[in-house]
Amino acid sequence: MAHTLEDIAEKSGYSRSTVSRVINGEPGVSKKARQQITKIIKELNFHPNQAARALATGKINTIGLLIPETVNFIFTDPYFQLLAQGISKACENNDYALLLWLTEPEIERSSIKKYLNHGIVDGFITASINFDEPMIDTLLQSNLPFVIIGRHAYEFDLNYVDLDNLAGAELATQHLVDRGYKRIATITGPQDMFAGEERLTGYCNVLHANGLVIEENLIIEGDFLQESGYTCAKKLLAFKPDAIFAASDMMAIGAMNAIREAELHIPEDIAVIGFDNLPLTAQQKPPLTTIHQPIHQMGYLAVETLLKVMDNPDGEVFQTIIRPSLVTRQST
Amino acid sequence: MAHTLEDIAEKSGYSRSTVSRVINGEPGVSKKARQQITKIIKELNFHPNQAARALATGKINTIGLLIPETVNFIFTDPYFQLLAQGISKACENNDYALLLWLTEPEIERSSIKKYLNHGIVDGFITASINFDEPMIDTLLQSNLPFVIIGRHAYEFDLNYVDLDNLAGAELATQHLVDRGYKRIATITGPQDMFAGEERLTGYCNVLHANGLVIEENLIIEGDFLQESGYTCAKKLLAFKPDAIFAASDMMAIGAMNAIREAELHIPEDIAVIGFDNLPLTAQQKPPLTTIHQPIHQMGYLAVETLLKVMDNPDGEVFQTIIRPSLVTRQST
DNA sequence: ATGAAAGCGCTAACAA
DNA sequence: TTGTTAGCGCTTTCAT
Repeated sequence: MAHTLEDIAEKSGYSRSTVSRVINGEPGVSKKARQQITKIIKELNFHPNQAARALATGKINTIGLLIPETVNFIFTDPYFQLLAQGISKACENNDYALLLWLTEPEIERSSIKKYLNHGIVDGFITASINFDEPMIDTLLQSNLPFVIIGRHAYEFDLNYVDLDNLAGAELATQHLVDRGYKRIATITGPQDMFAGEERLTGYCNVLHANGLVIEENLIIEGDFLQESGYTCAKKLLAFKPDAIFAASDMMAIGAMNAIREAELHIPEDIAVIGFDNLPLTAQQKPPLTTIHQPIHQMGYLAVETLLKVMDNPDGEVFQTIIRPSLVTRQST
Repeated sequence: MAHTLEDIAEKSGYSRSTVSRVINGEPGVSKKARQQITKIIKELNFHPNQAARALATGKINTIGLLIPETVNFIFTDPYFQLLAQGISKACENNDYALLLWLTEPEIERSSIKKYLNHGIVDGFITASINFDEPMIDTLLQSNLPFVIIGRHAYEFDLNYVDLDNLAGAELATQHLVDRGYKRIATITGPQDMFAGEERLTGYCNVLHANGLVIEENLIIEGDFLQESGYTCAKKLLAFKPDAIFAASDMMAIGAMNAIREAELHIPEDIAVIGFDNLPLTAQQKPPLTTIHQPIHQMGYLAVETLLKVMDNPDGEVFQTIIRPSLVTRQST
């Protein structure tokens, strides 16, 4: 077995308590004691047993990351990895461990419940796309603090970190308007998702504000994935748009494929703008103009928010909405 | 706070030990006691405190997943998610929690070391692409049992789960030969990676066995990513291959883009075969023939292997090599 | 500034 | 079949 506090105490000639104080950086320890003990800890490469610590303090220093794996999404979109990176980094910096929960949608509730009540995390973050209300109820019942990445339509007072999708969509559409495009089409996200809805609203707002007609034919609903961008764009082409705002980069990439297949040129014949600023966008031909969503940062922020929530048992609610920005590239 | 064993003991009129036995499904408890206690546990939705349990048993029922995030790779390839899914599923089925460690390559050692010695996992799985030997030494020094997904060139007696890359490449190349292609090119993986090396060897083996010339011009080294498939294919086209074996699906997809850009048809002008059988392959136009690597299953297997290792302290080494299979689609 | 001792919630001998 | 008891390795009062 590994060393224990007792070992360190013995070797240093001090008591367990003093060693504990040193490890936790508590005051009330003589400089000499601190030095000696620190030295021995280093030498023996000692690390306190987390289980014992957790038992004594009631805190386990671990947060959970709950991802209902809606298969297609997770598999095709780099979104999750960026998020995971940000979250992981934040955990590392705050000395928290990160527990990964990938749950299948079907058995969602039971499986989650089990974990939630096991007391193996101090709180959790969830990045789900298609919550239903019972699902949120389940989460609330756990009595664990949690933070949601990406809002939903529900009007609960939940902790969340989210992007300003409305502003992003407006940015994108306004950019197209400013460039002089007149027949601006959009491939939307699913209209039962908050982000999908808001991005469409932003598009409409801007057309309206600029006195452009909102033409039904130029609005078509996708599902955020590449394939749907391709098929939607094929349909749109019949109505001769001069620009397409795709509500996700993956759909924009799909749309670009369709446009190229139709032997049209980007942006001369049709401009394309995406949303998310995935690393892939820069590699497109031509590189894709898009709206920057700082996914990594949102992950990081979610952890920091959760930590705040955890030492704020007075029930304060933390909601952060991040502003996106425009990344101009050669597709517009 | 949540309930404790003691609470259940009190309410049921039995002792802590008996309740503990019931919870752990141990024998030697009367039917009546078991029923009563089970009922109360359900009613109170009691779950034993994991920290206490871990402290008492010395086992924490958690395994770590160590992923050195070589940024480009992780971000572009669905490989990791498939793997994570398989691993997560296996953990769930075996009542283990899964700790996620994404470590930056640079700070690899120190960061890992900290985690490794914290005693917060019973063992870990690592899916790294570019290990160096010092890295492996670090892992070994932790004294934690671990399983590697994907072998490396080192001749250690390590536990691993890997694909038979050689057989896969042979399958792919032979398929092209069987279809009558004569000028078969290959876009290889990085030659400093074991998988990259083996997949090239398999290609050469088959050409050789079929009396075909191995032409330098038809072999070009990529890095498994889509972009490199594209650029490599562009170069290859000058040498008029009638088929291309790409050592990864992502490269195959890149190659297909290059071929289409050259206004050539797949497979009439050039056939393409990939490797991995990512979900994406089926959606290509035309759908991509490829070698099936059961990534999900490998993840699952890795966990099972790790569990075996963990209750086999006699140092038995477990090495599993999985056979790939051919998935024929319209690109060949 | 330091130490003694109790206790966190559980498991696992050992007794009964 | 059941209960008693002694830890697991740490934190945290409370003395000193």
